[in-house]
Amino acid sequence: MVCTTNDLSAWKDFPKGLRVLLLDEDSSSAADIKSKLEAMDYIVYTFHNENEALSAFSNEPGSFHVAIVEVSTSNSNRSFKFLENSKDLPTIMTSSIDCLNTMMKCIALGAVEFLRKPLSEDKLRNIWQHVVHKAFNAGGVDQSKSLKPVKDSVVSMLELKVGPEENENENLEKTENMSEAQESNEQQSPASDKYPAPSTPQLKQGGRLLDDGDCQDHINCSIEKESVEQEEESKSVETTCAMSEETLQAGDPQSFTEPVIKEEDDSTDGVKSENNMCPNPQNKDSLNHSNGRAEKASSLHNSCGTRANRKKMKVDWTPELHRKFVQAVEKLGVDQAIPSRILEAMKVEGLTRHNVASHLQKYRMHRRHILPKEDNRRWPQLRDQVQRSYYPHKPIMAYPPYHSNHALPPGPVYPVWGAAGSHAAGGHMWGPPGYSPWTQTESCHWRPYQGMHAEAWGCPVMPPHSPYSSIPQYASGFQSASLVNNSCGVQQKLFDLQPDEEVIDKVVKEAINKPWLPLPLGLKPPSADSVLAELSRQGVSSIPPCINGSNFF
DNA sequence: TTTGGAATAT
DNA sequence: CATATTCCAA
Repeated sequence: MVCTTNDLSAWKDFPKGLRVLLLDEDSSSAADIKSKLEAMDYIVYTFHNENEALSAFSNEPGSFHVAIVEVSTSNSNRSFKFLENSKDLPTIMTSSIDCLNTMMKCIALGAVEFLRKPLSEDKLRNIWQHVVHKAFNAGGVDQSKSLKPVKDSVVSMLELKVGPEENENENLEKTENMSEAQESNEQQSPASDKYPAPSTPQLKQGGRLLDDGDCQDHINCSIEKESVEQEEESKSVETTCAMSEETLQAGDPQSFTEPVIKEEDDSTDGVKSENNMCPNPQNKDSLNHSNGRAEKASSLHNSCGTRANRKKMKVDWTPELHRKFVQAVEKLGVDQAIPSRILEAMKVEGLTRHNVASHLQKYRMHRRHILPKEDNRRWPQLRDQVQRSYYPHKPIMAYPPYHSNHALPPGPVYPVWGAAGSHAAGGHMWGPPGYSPWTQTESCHWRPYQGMHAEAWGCPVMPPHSPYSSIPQYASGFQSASLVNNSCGVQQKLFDLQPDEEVIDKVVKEAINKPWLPLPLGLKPPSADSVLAELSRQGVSSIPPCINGSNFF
Protein backbone atom coordinates (compact mmCIF):
# COMPACT_ATOMS: atom_id res chain seq x y z
CA MET A 1 0.00 0.00 0.00
CA VAL A 2 2.76 2.22 0.75
CA CYS A 3 3.93 1.42 -2.59
CA THR A 4 2.18 3.29 -5.14
CA THR A 5 3.48 1.46 -8.01
CA ASN A 6 2.01 4.11 -10.04
CA ASP A 7 4.38 4.30 -12.80
CA LEU A 8 6.53 1.59 -13.80
CA SER A 9 6.38 3.71 -16.73
CA ALA A 10 8.00 2.25 -19.62
CA TRP A 11 8.02 -1.47 -19.88
CA LYS A 12 5.86 -2.59 -17.23
CA ASP A 13 6.46 -6.26 -17.44
CA PHE A 14 10.02 -6.18 -18.45
CA PRO A 15 11.64 -8.29 -19.68
CA LYS A 16 8.64 -9.65 -21.40
CA GLY A 17 8.56 -8.50 -24.92
CA LEU A 18 12.29 -8.22 -25.12
CA ARG A 19 13.23 -8.60 -28.72
CA VAL A 20 15.85 -11.19 -29.34
CA LEU A 21 17.76 -11.57 -32.51
CA LEU A 22 18.68 -15.17 -32.88
CA LEU A 23 21.32 -16.17 -35.32
CA ASP A 24 21.82 -19.86 -35.70
CA GLU A 25 22.56 -21.67 -38.86
CA ASP A 26 21.17 -24.81 -37.49
CA SER A 27 17.44 -24.67 -37.87
CA SER A 28 16.57 -27.18 -35.29
CA SER A 29 18.78 -25.59 -32.75
CA ALA A 30 17.30 -22.25 -33.65
CA ALA A 31 13.81 -23.56 -33.32
CA ASP A 32 14.58 -25.00 -29.96
CA ILE A 33 16.02 -21.82 -28.63
CA LYS A 34 13.28 -19.80 -30.10
CA SER A 35 10.59 -21.82 -28.50
CA LYS A 36 12.22 -21.59 -25.16
CA LEU A 37 12.59 -17.89 -25.43
CA GLU A 38 9.08 -17.44 -26.54
CA ALA A 39 7.87 -19.41 -23.64
CA MET A 40 9.32 -16.67 -21.55
CA ASP A 41 7.57 -14.06 -23.54
CA TYR A 42 10.57 -12.92 -25.37
CA ILE A 43 10.06 -12.04 -28.96
CA VAL A 44 12.38 -13.93 -31.17
CA TYR A 45 13.54 -13.10 -34.65
CA THR A 46 15.43 -15.96 -36.16
CA PHE A 47 18.09 -15.64 -38.79
CA HIS A 48 20.07 -18.35 -40.40
CA ASN A 49 22.86 -16.31 -41.78
CA GLU A 50 24.76 -13.38 -40.53
CA ASN A 51 24.06 -11.17 -43.45
CA GLU A 52 20.36 -11.27 -43.01
CA ALA A 53 20.77 -10.72 -39.37
CA LEU A 54 23.14 -7.85 -39.82
CA SER A 55 20.98 -6.23 -42.32
CA ALA A 56 17.94 -6.53 -40.16
CA PHE A 57 19.86 -5.12 -37.30
CA SER A 58 21.39 -2.28 -39.18
CA ASN A 59 18.22 -1.30 -40.87
CA GLU A 60 16.37 -1.06 -37.70
CA PRO A 61 18.75 -0.76 -34.83
CA GLY A 62 15.97 -0.36 -32.43
CA SER A 63 14.36 -3.58 -33.39
CA PHE A 64 16.36 -5.78 -31.13
CA HIS A 65 17.46 -5.66 -27.60
CA VAL A 66 19.77 -8.55 -27.46
CA ALA A 67 21.24 -11.10 -29.79
CA ILE A 68 22.06 -14.72 -29.35
CA VAL A 69 24.50 -16.03 -31.85
CA GLU A 70 25.42 -19.60 -32.33
CA VAL A 71 29.01 -20.26 -33.15
CA SER A 72 30.47 -23.51 -34.34
CA THR A 73 33.71 -24.57 -35.86
CA SER A 74 32.24 -24.26 -39.25
CA ASN A 75 30.53 -20.93 -38.95
CA SER A 76 32.74 -19.18 -36.53
CA ASN A 77 33.93 -16.61 -38.95
CA ARG A 78 30.47 -15.68 -39.93
CA SER A 79 29.37 -15.58 -36.39
CA PHE A 80 32.25 -13.39 -35.44
CA LYS A 81 31.48 -11.18 -38.30
CA PHE A 82 28.08 -10.58 -36.89
CA LEU A 83 29.47 -10.10 -33.47
CA GLU A 84 31.90 -7.52 -34.64
CA ASN A 85 29.25 -5.63 -36.42
CA SER A 86 26.70 -5.57 -33.75
CA LYS A 87 28.51 -3.73 -31.09
CA ASP A 88 25.48 -1.81 -30.15
CA LEU A 89 23.58 -4.92 -29.46
CA PRO A 90 24.36 -6.97 -26.41
CA THR A 91 25.34 -10.19 -28.02
CA ILE A 92 25.48 -13.53 -26.38
CA MET A 93 27.45 -16.21 -28.06
CA THR A 94 26.53 -19.78 -27.70
CA SER A 95 28.13 -22.96 -28.81
CA SER A 96 28.28 -26.59 -28.11
CA ILE A 97 31.97 -26.61 -28.53
CA ASP A 98 33.86 -26.34 -25.38
CA CYS A 99 36.81 -24.38 -26.45
CA LEU A 100 38.27 -21.81 -24.21
CA ASN A 101 39.83 -20.15 -27.13
CA THR A 102 36.60 -19.70 -28.88
CA MET A 103 35.02 -18.38 -25.77
CA MET A 104 37.82 -15.95 -25.29
CA LYS A 105 37.52 -14.80 -28.78
CA CYS A 106 33.84 -14.24 -28.46
CA ILE A 107 34.32 -12.20 -25.40
CA ALA A 108 37.21 -10.36 -26.89
CA LEU A 109 35.13 -9.46 -29.83
CA GLY A 110 32.52 -7.97 -27.65
CA ALA A 111 30.20 -10.73 -26.72
CA VAL A 112 28.56 -10.05 -23.44
CA GLU A 113 28.51 -13.65 -22.49
CA PHE A 114 29.25 -17.06 -23.73
CA LEU A 115 26.76 -19.78 -23.08
CA ARG A 116 27.43 -23.42 -23.57
CA LYS A 117 24.85 -25.30 -25.38
CA PRO A 118 22.44 -26.70 -24.84
CA LEU A 119 20.67 -23.58 -23.77
CA SER A 120 18.41 -24.31 -20.92
CA GLU A 121 15.57 -22.11 -19.91
CA ASP A 122 17.61 -21.04 -16.99
CA LYS A 123 20.36 -19.83 -19.15
CA LEU A 124 18.03 -18.01 -21.43
CA ARG A 125 15.84 -16.52 -18.84
CA ASN A 126 18.26 -13.93 -17.71
CA ILE A 127 19.57 -12.66 -20.92
CA TRP A 128 17.73 -9.49 -20.29
CA GLN A 129 20.38 -8.61 -17.79
CA HIS A 130 22.74 -7.85 -20.54
CA VAL A 131 20.25 -5.51 -21.98
CA VAL A 132 19.92 -3.66 -18.78
CA HIS A 133 23.60 -3.66 -18.27
CA LYS A 134 24.18 -2.28 -21.64
CA ALA A 135 21.52 0.27 -21.26
CA PHE A 136 23.26 1.67 -18.27
CA ASN A 137 26.70 1.05 -19.38
CA ALA A 138 26.14 3.04 -22.45
CA GLY A 139 26.30 6.03 -20.23
CA GLY A 140 26.68 9.25 -22.01
CA VAL A 141 27.08 7.78 -25.39
CA ASP A 142 23.87 7.60 -27.09
CA GLN A 143 22.63 4.20 -26.95
CA SER A 144 20.56 2.47 -29.44
CA LYS A 145 17.04 3.46 -29.05
CA SER A 146 16.01 0.02 -28.14
CA LEU A 147 17.93 0.33 -24.96
CA LYS A 148 16.56 3.60 -23.90
CA PRO A 149 13.23 2.29 -22.83
CA VAL A 150 14.93 -0.41 -20.97
CA LYS A 151 16.92 2.01 -19.03
CA ASP A 152 14.00 4.18 -18.33
CA SER A 153 12.05 1.28 -17.24
CA VAL A 154 14.65 0.05 -14.92
CA VAL A 155 15.23 3.43 -13.52
CA SER A 156 11.65 3.85 -12.77
CA MET A 157 11.39 0.49 -11.25
CA LEU A 158 14.24 1.14 -9.01
CA GLU A 159 13.06 4.47 -7.98
CA LEU A 160 9.60 3.53 -7.26
CA LYS A 161 8.68 1.50 -4.48
CA VAL A 162 7.74 -1.80 -5.69
CA GLY A 163 4.57 -2.94 -4.34
CA PRO A 164 3.73 -6.01 -6.21
CA GLU A 165 5.63 -8.71 -4.68
CA GLU A 166 5.43 -10.50 -7.84
CA ASN A 167 7.86 -8.21 -9.37
CA GLU A 168 9.85 -8.00 -6.37
CA ASN A 169 12.18 -10.73 -7.02
CA GLU A 170 12.65 -9.65 -10.44
CA ASN A 171 13.44 -6.23 -9.38
CA LEU A 172 15.80 -7.27 -6.81
CA GLU A 173 17.51 -9.40 -9.19
CA LYS A 174 17.89 -6.61 -11.51
CA THR A 175 19.19 -4.38 -8.93
CA GLU A 176 21.65 -6.84 -7.88
CA ASN A 177 22.82 -7.61 -11.26
CA MET A 178 23.15 -4.17 -12.24
CA SER A 179 25.20 -3.41 -9.29
CA GLU A 180 27.46 -6.20 -9.95
CA ALA A 181 27.68 -5.46 -13.52
CA GLN A 182 28.54 -1.95 -12.94
CA GLU A 183 30.99 -2.69 -10.35
CA SER A 184 32.74 -5.14 -12.44
CA ASN A 185 33.09 -3.00 -15.37
CA GLU A 186 33.65 0.22 -13.81
CA GLN A 187 37.27 -0.27 -14.11
CA GLN A 188 37.29 -0.67 -17.71
CA SER A 189 37.09 2.29 -19.82
CA PRO A 190 33.55 3.22 -20.44
CA ALA A 191 34.34 3.65 -24.01
CA SER A 192 35.03 0.09 -24.55
CA ASP A 193 32.29 -2.34 -24.65
CA LYS A 194 34.69 -4.93 -25.40
CA TYR A 195 34.65 -6.72 -22.21
CA PRO A 196 31.47 -6.06 -20.56
CA ALA A 197 31.51 -8.09 -17.55
CA PRO A 198 29.03 -10.75 -17.94
CA SER A 199 27.38 -11.20 -14.78
CA THR A 200 26.74 -14.72 -14.91
CA PRO A 201 23.35 -14.32 -13.80
CA GLN A 202 21.43 -17.05 -12.53
CA LEU A 203 23.96 -18.77 -10.54
CA LYS A 204 25.33 -15.90 -8.72
CA GLN A 205 22.46 -14.24 -7.59
CA GLY A 206 20.08 -16.55 -6.54
CA GLY A 207 19.87 -16.52 -2.96
CA ARG A 208 21.53 -13.65 -1.55
CA LEU A 209 19.58 -10.77 -2.58
CA LEU A 210 16.46 -11.63 -1.11
CA ASP A 211 17.60 -12.74 2.11
CA ASP A 212 16.37 -9.81 3.79
CA GLY A 213 13.86 -8.66 1.58
CA ASP A 214 11.52 -6.35 3.14
CA CYS A 215 10.15 -3.72 1.09
CA GLN A 216 12.14 -1.19 2.75
CA ASP A 217 15.28 -2.66 1.84
CA HIS A 218 14.95 -2.00 -1.70
CA ILE A 219 14.47 1.39 -1.11
CA ASN A 220 17.58 1.75 0.56
CA CYS A 221 19.26 -0.44 -1.81
CA SER A 222 20.42 -2.24 1.08
CA ILE A 223 20.34 -5.73 0.54
CA GLU A 224 22.63 -8.27 1.29
CA LYS A 225 25.22 -9.45 2.85
CA GLU A 226 28.18 -9.76 4.58
CA SER A 227 30.99 -10.38 2.51
CA VAL A 228 34.30 -11.18 3.59
CA GLU A 229 35.48 -7.80 4.32
CA GLN A 230 33.16 -6.46 6.83
CA GLU A 231 35.55 -4.15 8.38
CA GLU A 232 36.95 -2.98 5.25
CA GLU A 233 33.51 -2.48 4.19
CA SER A 234 32.73 0.05 6.72
CA LYS A 235 35.80 1.90 6.07
CA SER A 236 35.15 1.90 2.48
CA VAL A 237 31.82 3.28 3.05
CA GLU A 238 33.17 6.12 4.93
CA THR A 239 35.69 6.81 2.37
CA THR A 240 33.19 6.53 -0.26
CA CYS A 241 31.01 8.98 1.29
CA ALA A 242 33.67 11.47 1.61
CA MET A 243 34.73 10.97 -1.87
CA SER A 244 31.37 11.10 -3.27
CA GLU A 245 30.63 14.23 -1.63
CA GLU A 246 33.62 15.91 -2.91
CA THR A 247 33.32 14.47 -6.23
CA LEU A 248 29.84 15.53 -6.56
CA GLN A 249 30.58 18.88 -5.33
CA ALA A 250 33.30 19.25 -7.78
CA GLY A 251 30.71 18.43 -10.26
CA ASP A 252 33.00 16.39 -12.28
CA PRO A 253 31.34 13.17 -12.99
CA GLN A 254 34.23 11.90 -14.84
CA SER A 255 36.70 12.32 -12.15
CA PHE A 256 35.78 9.26 -10.32
CA THR A 257 36.23 6.92 -13.10
CA GLU A 258 39.88 7.21 -13.27
CA PRO A 259 41.29 7.81 -9.93
CA VAL A 260 41.15 4.69 -8.15
CA ILE A 261 41.90 1.25 -8.75
CA LYS A 262 41.35 -1.75 -6.67
CA GLU A 263 38.99 -1.64 -3.80
CA GLU A 264 38.53 1.98 -3.92
CA ASP A 265 37.11 1.77 -7.26
CA ASP A 266 34.34 -0.24 -6.06
CA SER A 267 33.29 2.56 -3.94
CA THR A 268 33.88 4.78 -6.78
CA ASP A 269 31.58 3.08 -8.96
CA GLY A 270 29.19 2.92 -6.24
CA VAL A 271 29.09 6.57 -6.45
CA LYS A 272 28.56 6.58 -10.03
CA SER A 273 25.89 4.07 -10.18
CA GLU A 274 24.13 5.48 -7.32
CA ASN A 275 22.80 8.36 -9.04
CA ASN A 276 20.79 6.32 -11.31
CA MET A 277 20.08 3.40 -9.32
CA CYS A 278 19.48 4.25 -5.85
CA PRO A 279 15.90 4.58 -5.03
CA ASN A 280 16.81 6.43 -2.05
CA PRO A 281 14.00 8.45 -0.77
CA GLN A 282 16.09 11.42 -0.79
CA ASN A 283 16.56 11.33 -4.40
CA LYS A 284 13.29 12.69 -5.27
CA ASP A 285 13.37 15.31 -2.77
CA SER A 286 16.76 16.37 -3.53
CA LEU A 287 15.82 16.97 -7.04
CA ASN A 288 13.53 19.61 -5.95
CA HIS A 289 15.98 21.33 -3.84
CA SER A 290 17.39 24.40 -5.16
CA ASN A 291 19.21 24.72 -2.00
CA GLY A 292 22.77 23.87 -2.37
CA ARG A 293 23.23 22.59 1.05
CA ALA A 294 20.35 20.29 0.81
CA GLU A 295 21.46 19.01 -2.43
CA LYS A 296 24.79 18.25 -1.23
CA ALA A 297 23.48 16.48 1.70
CA SER A 298 21.26 14.41 -0.40
CA SER A 299 23.94 13.49 -2.71
CA LEU A 300 26.14 12.47 -0.01
CA HIS A 301 23.46 10.49 1.32
CA ASN A 302 22.86 8.69 -1.77
CA SER A 303 26.36 7.80 -2.12
CA CYS A 304 26.55 6.25 1.17
CA GLY A 305 23.35 4.53 0.81
CA THR A 306 23.84 2.99 -2.47
CA ARG A 307 27.28 2.02 -2.10
CA ALA A 308 26.47 0.64 1.11
CA ASN A 309 24.23 -1.82 -0.31
CA ARG A 310 24.98 -3.92 2.51
CA LYS A 311 24.20 -1.45 5.08
CA LYS A 312 21.06 0.18 6.03
CA MET A 313 21.21 3.67 5.36
CA LYS A 314 20.32 6.41 7.54
CA VAL A 315 17.47 8.48 6.53
CA ASP A 316 18.47 11.98 6.10
CA TRP A 317 15.65 14.10 7.28
CA THR A 318 16.18 16.89 4.96
CA PRO A 319 14.01 19.90 5.24
CA GLU A 320 12.10 18.64 2.37
CA LEU A 321 11.51 15.31 3.88
CA HIS A 322 10.70 16.83 7.14
CA ARG A 323 8.22 19.06 5.50
CA LYS A 324 6.47 16.08 4.13
CA PHE A 325 6.49 14.56 7.47
CA VAL A 326 4.94 17.55 9.03
CA GLN A 327 2.40 17.88 6.37
CA ALA A 328 1.47 14.34 6.85
CA VAL A 329 1.10 14.83 10.51
CA GLU A 330 -0.99 17.85 9.99
CA LYS A 331 -3.09 16.21 7.47
CA LEU A 332 -3.71 13.26 9.64
CA GLY A 333 -4.39 15.09 12.75
CA VAL A 334 -3.18 14.20 16.11
CA ASP A 335 -5.16 11.16 16.65
CA GLN A 336 -4.09 9.72 13.41
CA ALA A 337 -0.57 10.73 13.48
CA ILE A 338 0.93 7.40 14.03
CA PRO A 339 3.89 6.07 12.21
CA SER A 340 2.12 3.86 9.81
CA ARG A 341 -0.30 6.51 8.75
CA ILE A 342 2.27 9.15 8.52
CA LEU A 343 4.28 6.88 6.43
CA GLU A 344 1.42 6.43 4.10
CA ALA A 345 0.63 10.04 3.94
CA MET A 346 4.14 10.99 3.23
CA LYS A 347 4.33 8.78 0.27
CA VAL A 348 8.00 8.70 0.37
CA GLU A 349 9.43 5.57 -0.81
CA GLY A 350 12.06 4.01 1.11
CA LEU A 351 10.92 5.26 4.36
CA THR A 352 9.99 2.71 6.85
CA ARG A 353 7.65 2.81 9.66
CA HIS A 354 10.62 2.78 11.92
CA ASN A 355 12.10 5.77 10.31
CA VAL A 356 8.95 7.64 10.78
CA ALA A 357 8.47 6.46 14.28
CA SER A 358 11.88 7.56 15.17
CA HIS A 359 11.40 10.93 13.65
CA LEU A 360 8.08 11.24 15.24
CA GLN A 361 9.61 10.55 18.53
CA LYS A 362 12.03 13.29 18.06
CA TYR A 363 9.39 15.57 16.79
CA ARG A 364 7.29 15.10 19.83
CA MET A 365 10.13 15.33 22.15
CA HIS A 366 11.32 18.55 20.79
CA ARG A 367 8.01 20.10 20.87
CA ARG A 368 7.42 19.03 24.29
CA HIS A 369 10.47 19.96 26.17
CA ILE A 370 12.95 21.88 24.36
CA LEU A 371 11.06 24.46 22.55
CA PRO A 372 8.74 25.50 25.23
CA LYS A 373 11.15 26.06 27.93
CA GLU A 374 13.52 27.85 25.90
CA ASP A 375 10.87 30.02 24.60
CA ASN A 376 9.63 30.84 27.96
CA ARG A 377 12.92 31.99 29.01
CA ARG A 378 13.50 33.81 25.95
CA TRP A 379 10.38 35.75 25.91
CA PRO A 380 9.28 35.99 29.44
CA GLN A 381 7.82 39.36 29.12
CA LEU A 382 5.71 38.33 26.30
CA ARG A 383 3.77 36.33 28.64
CA ASP A 384 1.54 39.11 29.40
CA GLN A 385 1.29 40.15 25.95
CA VAL A 386 -1.59 39.38 23.90
CA GLN A 387 -1.63 35.83 23.19
CA ARG A 388 -2.41 34.70 19.87
CA SER A 389 -3.29 31.20 19.87
CA TYR A 390 -3.42 29.65 16.65
CA TYR A 391 -4.86 26.62 15.26
CA PRO A 392 -3.09 25.68 12.30
CA HIS A 393 -4.53 23.25 10.11
CA LYS A 394 -4.03 20.87 12.86
CA PRO A 395 -5.16 22.06 16.07
CA ILE A 396 -2.46 22.97 18.24
CA MET A 397 -3.29 20.94 21.08
CA ALA A 398 -2.87 21.69 24.53
CA TYR A 399 -2.22 18.54 26.20
CA PRO A 400 -3.63 17.69 29.45
CA PRO A 401 -2.14 19.13 32.46
CA TYR A 402 0.61 17.03 33.62
CA HIS A 403 0.98 16.23 30.09
CA SER A 404 1.13 12.67 30.71
CA ASN A 405 -0.12 10.60 28.01
CA HIS A 406 -2.22 8.76 30.41
CA ALA A 407 -4.03 11.76 31.61
CA LEU A 408 -6.44 11.41 28.84
CA PRO A 409 -8.08 8.13 28.46
CA PRO A 410 -9.57 8.76 25.11
CA GLY A 411 -6.39 8.53 23.42
CA PRO A 412 -3.03 9.85 23.50
CA VAL A 413 -2.83 13.47 23.34
CA TYR A 414 0.24 14.96 22.16
CA PRO A 415 1.52 18.24 22.78
CA VAL A 416 1.01 20.76 20.28
CA TRP A 417 1.09 19.48 16.90
CA GLY A 418 2.15 22.51 15.68
CA ALA A 419 3.86 22.31 13.10
CA ALA A 420 5.97 22.33 10.70
CA GLY A 421 8.44 23.76 9.20
CA SER A 422 10.07 23.76 6.21
CA HIS A 423 13.43 24.29 7.12
CA ALA A 424 15.53 25.46 9.67
CA ALA A 425 16.95 28.54 8.58
CA GLY A 426 19.95 28.12 10.65
CA GLY A 427 20.70 24.57 10.71
CA HIS A 428 18.84 22.44 13.03
CA MET A 429 15.37 21.82 12.32
CA TRP A 430 14.40 22.11 15.81
CA GLY A 431 16.64 24.90 16.40
CA PRO A 432 15.69 26.80 19.36
CA PRO A 433 15.66 30.33 18.33
CA GLY A 434 13.43 31.98 15.99
CA TYR A 435 11.27 29.40 14.71
CA SER A 436 11.53 25.85 14.52
CA PRO A 437 11.01 24.30 11.26
CA TRP A 438 8.32 22.38 12.79
CA THR A 439 6.20 25.34 12.86
CA GLN A 440 6.82 26.93 9.69
CA THR A 441 4.71 24.87 7.48
CA GLU A 442 1.98 25.36 9.75
CA SER A 443 2.11 28.99 9.56
CA CYS A 444 1.19 28.67 6.01
CA HIS A 445 -1.76 26.74 6.96
CA TRP A 446 -3.03 29.31 9.20
CA ARG A 447 -4.26 31.43 6.51
CA PRO A 448 -7.06 29.26 5.56
CA TYR A 449 -8.52 29.76 8.92
CA GLN A 450 -8.32 33.40 9.07
CA GLY A 451 -11.95 33.87 8.95
CA MET A 452 -12.77 31.49 11.65
CA HIS A 453 -11.89 33.41 14.66
CA ALA A 454 -14.92 35.47 15.24
CA GLU A 455 -17.04 32.64 16.32
CA ALA A 456 -14.22 30.96 17.91
CA TRP A 457 -14.26 33.09 20.79
CA GLY A 458 -15.17 31.00 23.62
CA CYS A 459 -13.86 27.85 22.35
CA PRO A 460 -11.09 26.86 20.28
CA VAL A 461 -11.87 26.60 16.73
CA MET A 462 -11.08 23.29 15.47
CA PRO A 463 -10.92 22.17 12.05
CA PRO A 464 -13.92 20.11 11.28
CA HIS A 465 -12.06 16.94 11.53
CA SER A 466 -10.42 17.83 14.68
CA PRO A 467 -10.37 14.97 16.98
CA TYR A 468 -10.46 17.22 19.87
CA SER A 469 -13.70 18.79 19.31
CA SER A 470 -15.06 16.16 21.50
CA ILE A 471 -12.91 17.13 24.34
CA PRO A 472 -14.28 20.37 25.50
CA GLN A 473 -12.41 20.59 28.64
CA TYR A 474 -9.34 21.02 26.75
CA ALA A 475 -10.67 23.80 24.89
CA SER A 476 -11.72 25.59 27.92
CA GLY A 477 -8.56 24.88 29.64
CA PHE A 478 -6.61 26.16 26.85
CA GLN A 479 -8.61 29.18 26.56
CA SER A 480 -8.49 30.11 30.11
CA ALA A 481 -4.88 29.64 30.15
CA SER A 482 -4.50 31.89 27.30
CA LEU A 483 -6.68 34.46 28.73
CA VAL A 484 -4.90 34.32 31.89
CA ASN A 485 -1.81 34.88 30.13
CA ASN A 486 -3.14 38.00 28.85
CA SER A 487 -3.46 39.37 32.22
CA CYS A 488 -0.28 40.50 33.69
CA GLY A 489 1.19 38.69 36.50
CA VAL A 490 -1.13 35.92 37.44
CA GLN A 491 -0.49 33.63 34.69
CA GLN A 492 2.62 32.20 36.00
CA LYS A 493 0.74 30.34 38.54
CA LEU A 494 -1.80 29.15 36.16
CA PHE A 495 0.84 27.93 33.99
CA ASP A 496 1.69 25.41 36.45
CA LEU A 497 -1.73 24.12 36.23
CA GLN A 498 -1.86 24.38 32.60
CA PRO A 499 0.51 22.17 30.90
CA ASP A 500 -0.13 24.14 27.87
CA GLU A 501 2.77 26.08 28.65
CA GLU A 502 4.51 24.81 25.71
CA VAL A 503 1.63 25.53 23.57
CA ILE A 504 1.45 28.93 24.78
CA ASP A 505 5.02 29.47 24.35
CA LYS A 506 4.72 28.19 20.98
CA VAL A 507 1.97 30.52 20.25
CA VAL A 508 3.78 33.38 21.63
CA LYS A 509 6.79 32.59 19.76
CA GLU A 510 4.94 32.28 16.58
CA ALA A 511 3.10 35.40 17.14
CA ILE A 512 6.23 37.22 17.73
CA ASN A 513 8.09 35.82 14.93
CA LYS A 514 5.33 36.20 12.53
CA PRO A 515 3.23 39.02 13.54
CA TRP A 516 2.02 39.34 10.09
CA LEU A 517 0.47 35.99 10.03
CA PRO A 518 -3.18 35.58 10.31
CA LEU A 519 -3.90 33.41 13.02
CA PRO A 520 -5.66 33.02 16.07
CA LEU A 521 -7.98 30.30 15.90
CA GLY A 522 -9.29 28.92 18.94
CA LEU A 523 -9.19 32.07 20.81
CA LYS A 524 -10.58 35.39 20.55
CA PRO A 525 -8.88 37.35 18.02
CA PRO A 526 -6.69 39.84 19.49
CA SER A 527 -8.36 43.04 19.87
CA ALA A 528 -6.89 46.07 18.40
CA ASP A 529 -5.64 46.91 21.76
CA SER A 530 -3.91 43.71 22.21
CA VAL A 531 -2.35 44.04 18.90
CA LEU A 532 -1.10 47.38 19.81
CA ALA A 533 0.19 46.02 22.97
CA GLU A 534 2.09 43.44 21.20
CA LEU A 535 3.49 45.91 18.91
CA SER A 536 4.61 47.94 21.77
CA ARG A 537 6.38 44.98 23.11
CA GLN A 538 8.11 44.54 19.99
CA GLY A 539 9.41 47.94 19.94
CA VAL A 540 6.58 50.14 19.04
CA SER A 541 6.70 52.18 22.09
CA SER A 542 3.97 54.53 21.28
CA ILE A 543 1.57 52.26 22.93
CA PRO A 544 1.38 51.96 26.64
CA PRO A 545 2.70 48.66 27.83
CA CYS A 546 -0.14 47.87 30.12
CA ILE A 547 -2.70 48.27 27.54
CA ASN A 548 -3.15 44.65 27.16
CA GLY A 549 -4.85 44.39 30.43
CA SER A 550 -7.75 46.14 28.91
CA ASN A 551 -8.58 43.50 26.51
CA PHE A 552 -8.34 40.90 29.00
CA PHE A 553 -11.57 39.15 29.38
C1' DT B 1 1.53 -11.27 14.89
C1' DT B 2 1.81 -6.52 14.34
C1' DT B 3 2.09 -1.73 15.96
C1' DG B 4 3.24 2.43 18.55
C1' DG B 5 6.21 4.44 21.43
C1' DA B 6 9.89 4.90 24.86
C1' DA B 7 14.45 3.48 25.86
C1' DT B 8 18.70 2.59 24.38
C1' DA B 9 22.41 1.88 21.02
C1' DT B 10 25.26 3.53 17.34
C1' DC C 1 23.57 15.05 17.88
C1' DA C 2 20.38 12.46 14.69
C1' DT C 3 18.91 8.10 13.58
C1' DA C 4 18.54 3.35 14.15
C1' DT C 5 17.53 -0.45 16.85
C1' DT C 6 15.68 -2.68 20.67
C1' DC C 7 12.32 -3.62 24.01
C1' DC C 8 7.85 -3.91 25.65
C1' DA C 9 3.04 -3.45 26.18
C1' DA C 10 -1.31 -3.43 23.85
